[in-house]
Amino acid sequence: MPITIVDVATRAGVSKTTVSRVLNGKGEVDRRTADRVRAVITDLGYVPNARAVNLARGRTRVVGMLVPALTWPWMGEVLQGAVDVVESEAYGLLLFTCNRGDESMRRFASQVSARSFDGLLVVEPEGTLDYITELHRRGLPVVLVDDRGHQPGFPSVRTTNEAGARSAAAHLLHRGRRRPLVVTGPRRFGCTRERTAGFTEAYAEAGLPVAPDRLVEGDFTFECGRAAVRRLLTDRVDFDAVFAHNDLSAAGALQALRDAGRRVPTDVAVVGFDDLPLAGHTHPPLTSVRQPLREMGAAAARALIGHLAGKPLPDPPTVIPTSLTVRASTGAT
Amino acid sequence: MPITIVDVATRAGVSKTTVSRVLNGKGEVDRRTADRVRAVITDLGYVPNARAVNLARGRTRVVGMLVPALTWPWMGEVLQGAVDVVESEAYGLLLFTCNRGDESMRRFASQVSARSFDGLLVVEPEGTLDYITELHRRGLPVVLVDDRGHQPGFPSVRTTNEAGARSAAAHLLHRGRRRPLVVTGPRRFGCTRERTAGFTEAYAEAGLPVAPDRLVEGDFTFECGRAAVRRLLTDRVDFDAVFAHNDLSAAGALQALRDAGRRVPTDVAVVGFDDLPLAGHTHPPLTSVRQPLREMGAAAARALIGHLAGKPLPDPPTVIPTSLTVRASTGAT
DNA sequence: CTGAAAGCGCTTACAG
DNA sequence: CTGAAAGCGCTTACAG
Repeated sequence: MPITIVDVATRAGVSKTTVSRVLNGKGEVDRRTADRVRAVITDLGYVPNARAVNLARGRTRVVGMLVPALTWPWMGEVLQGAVDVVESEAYGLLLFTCNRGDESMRRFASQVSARSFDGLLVVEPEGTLDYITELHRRGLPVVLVDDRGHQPGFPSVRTTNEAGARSAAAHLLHRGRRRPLVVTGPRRFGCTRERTAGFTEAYAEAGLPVAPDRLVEGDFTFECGRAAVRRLLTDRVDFDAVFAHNDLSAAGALQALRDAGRRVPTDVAVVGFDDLPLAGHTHPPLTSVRQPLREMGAAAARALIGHLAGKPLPDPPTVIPTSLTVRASTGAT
Repeated sequence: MPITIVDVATRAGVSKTTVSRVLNGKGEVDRRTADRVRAVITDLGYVPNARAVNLARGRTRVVGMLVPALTWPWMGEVLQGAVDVVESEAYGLLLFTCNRGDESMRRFASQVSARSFDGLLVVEPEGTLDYITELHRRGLPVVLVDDRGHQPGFPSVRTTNEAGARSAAAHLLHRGRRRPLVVTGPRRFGCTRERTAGFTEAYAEAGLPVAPDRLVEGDFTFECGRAAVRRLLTDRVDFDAVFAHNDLSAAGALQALRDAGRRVPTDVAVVGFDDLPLAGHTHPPLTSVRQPLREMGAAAARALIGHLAGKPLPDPPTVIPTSLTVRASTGAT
């Protein structure tokens, strides 16, 4: 039913080869022949079958993308950045998650083996780095959007976790805050260590080392931020600022402060990390270190597709800097 | 380099046909032959090339999914529901957005023509319903996740906007709220009309018709909720409840109430719609009509894949009911 | 139970 | 400038 290259060839009175040539602009074709073929193509509304083209060419013009879950608040930004680039390069994006655990990874692995895509974009599902590394070693082009500070042995795109945390510290110091509380992410993540290091070093350099009991390990949830602040208030630990490793836990901190009757930012200034839309809607709006999520997704896609087109991959990780978005939670007017 | 069916056939001393048969479990094959072939397959780690299989079979085993944008707060849930089903059925999901406008739609259209996927899941980008309808008319299997109350001329999955709004009204009435304010979505959306109808009818039936000046058209943003409440307070309109057509505008309403010194829920009870994670993190936590977003995505994927497997599509839209999540903004303890 | 051959819809040397 | 033929890696009648 759908029309094929044979239909076009027959109607135009030429061979498939010639049709293919005008389709791909390869080789010399007589002007008049080419015009005739083109006329038939538009006339019939012919579009080459992607599967057939790809089989013949030995590639799919599809990139796979593997992410841990689609419901995380910042995943949409990364995805959108990647999709925008993939689309504009006329590639397709095949999406995988490992939401269903091992079963998901098995399905994913089978698609890898079946060569369903030419290259892979990945926001690493926890615990799969070795597997991804192996895929890369076996020849699958891979670019990682490194949200965890892994710095893996293959191309990746990351942000300046350390410098971002430093900028938060500098901002709080500038506002005269001398006793910050830090609510971190899980300690096993590189990004947590980087953000902690950047922040504490900046304070130490200002002659105000952050005592260990002011570093509370969290897990990036609203609840962990709330619980940490509540507990330290109960313990009568004195602090005039909170630096949370993401916006969600910062929002939790804001709530605990409000519940305890502390004024933000007068009594306690609060800074988050990510700068998601929610940062603009907290009460008061949250100062936050902006992660360039969409840009990271886009940069990873660009690097991968460039590589598929023959360009070398950047060897050191691509680094896209954070920036500080100042809002009322640290005293912006 | 990658090994093919020919490698397996040669090594096992049989024809490609036989290998194909044991691969697909079709036709009779001698036990011992089959075992030998299977041994070679695992030995070589052979996996059939998906493109080749699909070309030979005339289908892709991929479904396309078109969404307006990936950064909307509820899109991740719909996507996750769809991806879970698609993966478990061993299909692939090719993702498209129209984030880049006409150019995006052109790219998408070319993938449709190139038969890059067997069927389409769509959360309709505004203004593309006619185009999608045309695709469906031309024979592309399509299932719509109908978030706008379109009730289109092809299979779709929707929720109970009207009943959901009614449940919000019933809940507020039960709490003794007699003068509600409604912050709606854009009037051109069917879902806005349905939610408005359900809510106002329930109040009218209770002998408390909602006056037109208490129906404020919004646009689903935080700001519209805030602005609406602020303006009505300035105008000294008297109200003891707010029903917002989504959680974001409800959060904006909460903020305006707090800024004006109104207590929630004592002075004003607030109900949102969607029941996104943010509803649990507002101050106070927000009572909300839960949209079964993930279930909607999953149901749409199930219907589509079932159809591709030969099952008939459900003719009337699949309807997945809302439910009411009660939190402190209406007085839960 | 098994295989040779044609076919899926293209591309690409190779020959003219 | 153009075409016949082989090939991409499978599946599927058809024949035995």
